[in-house]
Amino acid sequence: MSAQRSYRDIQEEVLRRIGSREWGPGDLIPSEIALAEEFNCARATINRALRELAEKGHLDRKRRAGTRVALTPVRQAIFDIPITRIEVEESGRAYRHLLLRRALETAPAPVYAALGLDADRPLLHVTAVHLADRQPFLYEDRWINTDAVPGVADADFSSLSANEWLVRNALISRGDLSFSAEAATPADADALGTTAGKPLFVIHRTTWIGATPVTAVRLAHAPGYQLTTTI
Amino acid sequence: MSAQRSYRDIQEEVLRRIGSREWGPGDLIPSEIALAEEFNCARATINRALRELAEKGHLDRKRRAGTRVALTPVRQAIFDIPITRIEVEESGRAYRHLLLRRALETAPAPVYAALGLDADRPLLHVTAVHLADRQPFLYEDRWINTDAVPGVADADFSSLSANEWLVRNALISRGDLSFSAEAATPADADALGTTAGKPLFVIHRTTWIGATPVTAVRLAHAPGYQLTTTI
DNA sequence: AAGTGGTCTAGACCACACC
DNA sequence: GTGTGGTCTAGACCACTTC
Repeated sequence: MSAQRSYRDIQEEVLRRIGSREWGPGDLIPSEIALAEEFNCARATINRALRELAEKGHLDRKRRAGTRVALTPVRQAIFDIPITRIEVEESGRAYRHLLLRRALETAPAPVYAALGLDADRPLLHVTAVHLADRQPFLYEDRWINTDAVPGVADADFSSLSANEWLVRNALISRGDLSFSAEAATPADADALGTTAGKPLFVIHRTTWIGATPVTAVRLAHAPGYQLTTTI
Repeated sequence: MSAQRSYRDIQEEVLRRIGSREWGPGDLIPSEIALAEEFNCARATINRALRELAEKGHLDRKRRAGTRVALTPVRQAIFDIPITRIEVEESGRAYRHLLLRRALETAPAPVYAALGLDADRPLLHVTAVHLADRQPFLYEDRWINTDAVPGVADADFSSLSANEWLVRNALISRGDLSFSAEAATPADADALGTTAGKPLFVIHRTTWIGATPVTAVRLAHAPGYQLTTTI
């Protein structure tokens, strides 16, 4: 092996050896130094190739213990979570949103639990429908901790949606996400122009800035919505 | 600025400057060489810090044009896609699976379309129910291209599920995924012990090895299933 | 032509885990 | 102690894009 190889070539070759069972699941593979000699390249190049494969779940690496082929090749799916307006516009449809409600009020107990806040504190409650080509696309039911983001108490979400306002004005550091299928509630059905009981694709999201809870939101998508990605 | 900083310190500082609007959305930030001087480190260290932030969606980088703060900070969610057995066992429940059907037959047209295969070729049809603590957890309806993986035509999926067999024996290089909410079909209801029409969390997945389609599968989860992650 | 990021090199020191 | 991966350096050349 005399030709020099780039880190991508090395990744390809490593994946080929894993795929062909030359290196089977759980096997120890040669050290970075050995591979650098084999591929006639610098150790840093091998390091980058293997480090990235480990991040993707193909390899397990430990100091001193060496690099092993992952026992269960965990496949990872990466979703972009765009602003709803962008998501609609990128699908080639016209975006509009309707603010339904904006009021400071006491939230249901699960909202306080998700945010880790005391139940005696009123939260800003915002509900809105996002439209794609005048058809209901998404029903958003959001609770905002007004202490978390300066200016949010004064924000009027009629022109800029709460979704977009928060993305632009709060640098979220952490969030919990859950995806599920739920039967449309009467409120969902009303907002989305469908009937109660219909299966809806629902996302629950709670976000923080550092240790401060910012917002808890339930996003109910119109029937037929699909979230797609590639691995 | 005389103390040396690691690439993680640099990432923290860059994120801080973005968060504080010192570098606003769309702004050009200093070049790698300039930052290397400011942080008193090698250009390679700056490169790694910025490259990783760009991969995460915080920055946009282009040769000659420089590095800019991303206009819309795309948040990404990463899901692990484990083998179903592992997913159940990690939730602390006992896993079992029941093979319902295993036959070479002609598939519905959408399956051929998803795989990009001619409709005259019979495919291996496998259906199974995965159980968690004896309760139905997932109903799997799978079509397999027997030409794609050596040995799959002879594999008996009664002890090792098709799901697990394929993960262990086929090194998937690419896959399409879609998540949606669907009303339970009579077959879903029967397999999952629920009633038709119930909202189910459904995953459609199609996978390839290189350019060769391997399998198309529909995974219908029992009512109440949630897919969760953190960003 | 020139300036940016993309990658590679050869060498070094360190942190960690196992001995 | 010892060997592994984790990281950093100083320098180099290249690829791409804009001028």
